[in-house]
Amino acid sequence: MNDVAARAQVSLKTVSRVVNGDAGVVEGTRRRVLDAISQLGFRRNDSARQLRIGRAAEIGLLVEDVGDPFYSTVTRAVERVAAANDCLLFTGSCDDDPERERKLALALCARRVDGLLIVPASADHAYLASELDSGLPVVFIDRPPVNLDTDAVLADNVGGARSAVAHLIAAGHRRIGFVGDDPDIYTARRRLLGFRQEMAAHGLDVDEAWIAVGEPGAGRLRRHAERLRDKLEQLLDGPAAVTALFTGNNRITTQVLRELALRDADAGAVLPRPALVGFDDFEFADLVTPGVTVVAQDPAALGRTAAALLFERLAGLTEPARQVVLPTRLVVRGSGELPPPA
Amino acid sequence: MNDVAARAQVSLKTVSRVVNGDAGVVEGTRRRVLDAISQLGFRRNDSARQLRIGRAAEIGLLVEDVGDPFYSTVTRAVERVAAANDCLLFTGSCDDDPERERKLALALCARRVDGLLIVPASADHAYLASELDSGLPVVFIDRPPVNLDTDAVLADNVGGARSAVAHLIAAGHRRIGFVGDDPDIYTARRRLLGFRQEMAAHGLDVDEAWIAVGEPGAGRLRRHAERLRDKLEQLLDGPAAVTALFTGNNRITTQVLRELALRDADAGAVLPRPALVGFDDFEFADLVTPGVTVVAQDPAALGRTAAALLFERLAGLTEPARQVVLPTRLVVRGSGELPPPA
DNA sequence: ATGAAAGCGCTAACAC
DNA sequence: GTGTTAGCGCTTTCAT
Repeated sequence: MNDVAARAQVSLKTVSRVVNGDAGVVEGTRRRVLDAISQLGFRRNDSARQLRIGRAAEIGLLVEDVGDPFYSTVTRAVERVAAANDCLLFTGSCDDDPERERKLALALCARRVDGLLIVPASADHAYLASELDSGLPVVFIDRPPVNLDTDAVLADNVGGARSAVAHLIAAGHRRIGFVGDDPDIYTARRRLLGFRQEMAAHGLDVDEAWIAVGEPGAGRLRRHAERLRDKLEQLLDGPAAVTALFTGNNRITTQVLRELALRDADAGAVLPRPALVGFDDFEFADLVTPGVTVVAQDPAALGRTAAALLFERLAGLTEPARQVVLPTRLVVRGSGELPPPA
Repeated sequence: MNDVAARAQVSLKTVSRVVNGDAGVVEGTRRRVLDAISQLGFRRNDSARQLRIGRAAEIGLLVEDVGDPFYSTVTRAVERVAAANDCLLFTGSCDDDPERERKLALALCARRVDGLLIVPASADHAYLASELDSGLPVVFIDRPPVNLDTDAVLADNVGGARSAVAHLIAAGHRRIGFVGDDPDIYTARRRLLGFRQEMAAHGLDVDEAWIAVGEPGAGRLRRHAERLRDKLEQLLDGPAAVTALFTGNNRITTQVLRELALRDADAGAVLPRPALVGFDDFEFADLVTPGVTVVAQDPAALGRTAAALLFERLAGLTEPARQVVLPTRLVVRGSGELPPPA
């Protein structure tokens, strides 16, 4: 900006005025400055600007894994809201590693982003308290904060799970298996709770052998997949066999579908399928046979709502931490309506 | 930092030394500073730091749409490389809108990011020339730069398309339809070229009625989907009917599969399927019936390679702009091996 | 081992 | 209309 000022023979401040479109610069001067700018290929340094004005026009988003369609949809929705507010977006994946969440979140704080959206991996968010105190708005997505008083936008995990189980029971099932993620994860825990609640509400006892949950830690999904074959074998052919399955998220539903297909391939025939309802909708749910009945959340709404709330806070909203719960929707496609074997 | 210095009764510079772990601070002083830091909840302002040292430790990534599994996989791969280099990552989706690409790219430049990775939407990248001149490393992904001399990491679109068509011809097909995206898009154009080349190499004339390409502009995919039904009807039942289809990317393959399923539903029966090979692999390709034979690219490798190249440039690599072409791989699953009707 | 002064590139406040 | 000065929060250079 100094160079531009020198070349245009004006003061630095005048250049600043022109660059920012401030009024009070006569047309002739303006032209000279503009010429100098284009001759020098000058472009305002926005980080310097932000340092001065104290607003970054950047927010950060931390998810479990942008590569997962669920989170990439969340990300896309957040992006749109950010763009509408002329904000750039930092993104990062934590892989359910608390240390990585912490590191990324603090790095974003050190960058002085204007706000943070977090799908948390850790079980303690006290480390963000001082940032919150100094005015950083933070909105949690999909899972609530622990030891931290701030906004969260969640799905109705318990209600969704209950509707899935109720649907299977209505189709005549009494022995229903639950294949879910590590219950250390909030959503997985809540869905398992919903499963148990709905079974109990119908007076049905749950045999613990019907419940297959993942192990904790990053990389657990891969390990889960490796052990799924045996689990499914127990669930479908073992002494405590079930007639229906409720799968706890999109990835697990996919894994189960793949295993069922492999069983068919091994048998050289299409084996009778257990009824299946999955938590989370996915793009091909209607294109496999039978179509997969799911409890759909709206990941775009999750991201959109959280980002909108963040910008409300940024605009000065000061009410106490809000917890928004988004409804789920049962989408009937065939797999959940299969009756139990006679 | 000033506040910390005051509280610890040392100079600002000593605080800086402690914060950065510089040698030359006696243990007692260090303790005092550390205490002051934790009492005040101080955290170094990295944007101010970056302004001073001239390195942002941030890079930017622009894709067409993070919500698309192809690009979200690219994004995830870039993220990993960025994290390995202690860099934060800005992401943005351009929706194939040149204006949006330009705006986002320039906003990132104004933030003085250390480098840029771009899946371009525009057809002219001269606007980045001055940034390049002032030393900003830029690597294009998936589509090459136009009017700009910089690195690019691409897939072998022509070769991949040719392998798909060759595969269909080997299965006995002579009349093959091409359903692709807007040929204004580099990848779509190259894949159509590969289609034509391979047909020609086998001495097969291409009836232009066999070629269905999308319209230009953002939102074209939705419009494409709406018109796909009629196009497919012409392609499969019209006077110039084909016996096989080559679909130009993951989204179009999905749309075609959905339309074929709808035709079955309308007919109340499983109609005979045309053979089908799709460009791009996707998660459910093996779970639909029949399994979808695809020409698989490796989106993770695309992102990883591009990011690695960017960091090589950042580390000082000065050789001329490099163009890396990644191979594709034909994955046989059933749909591409269906023979033509007798 | 510690500190003072200058400056990264910009904007705010107040001249003139 | 335009310019001057100070300072955002940090690092660099050079003293002490």
